[in-house]
Amino acid sequence: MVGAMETPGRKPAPVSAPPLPGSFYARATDEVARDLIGRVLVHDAPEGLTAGRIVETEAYFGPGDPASHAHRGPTPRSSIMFGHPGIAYVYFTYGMYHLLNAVTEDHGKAGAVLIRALAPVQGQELMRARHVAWRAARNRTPPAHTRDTDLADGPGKLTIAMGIDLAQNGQDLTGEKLFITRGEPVADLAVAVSPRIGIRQGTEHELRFFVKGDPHVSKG
DNA sequence: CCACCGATTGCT
DNA sequence: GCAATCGGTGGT
Repeated sequence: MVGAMETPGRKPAPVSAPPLPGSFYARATDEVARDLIGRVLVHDAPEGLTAGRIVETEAYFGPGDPASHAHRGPTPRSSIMFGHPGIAYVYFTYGMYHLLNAVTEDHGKAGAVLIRALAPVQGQELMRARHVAWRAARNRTPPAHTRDTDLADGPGKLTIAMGIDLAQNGQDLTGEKLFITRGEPVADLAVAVSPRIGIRQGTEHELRFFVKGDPHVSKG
């Protein structure tokens, strides 16, 4: 159990639900990306528990996908994408941000889903504190008014809010520290698709999924 | 060994 | 429009 309060007669909070099983991730990457919309990412860290509903994802494949780290085959960094499904792939980019993925497909076939944005559902104060600490470490002033829509509306921002860095790379997402619960699946009618953003090649396919009109989705 | 550049963010 | 900031990657 992850310590969420439960009131008798009411359904348990999303964060107290069990992690999705490994079989959830052992599927086609775009299918998993779509299915992750509405699920709840939970991080049970020493300093506190944070959780957010996934509102934006992107699918990355293996060789044949020019935008993927696995495009040129396994390297020291990308080999994890060829590994076991349901494992966290965290990498460092632009000299300052960590980005979180969930490894997909069967072992031996590359695939990962980039988690791009969350709607905070628990631990917002801790999320704010982490953002302030992150900015202070870089001698930047803290944001004046940080609303819930500003805490995790982007792949680099959500890892700051959730306290995710290279220490979580390779962690089992079906485990008890960093995991994803069932949440509330979102109907097709409420899910939009678009080309992936922030990349130069590989924009010809609709591999980005997000909740229509949700203010927690990244600005792009 | 070196040069290039990025699955981003926030300020000008 | 562009700077920040640094490790992965691929070519010498």
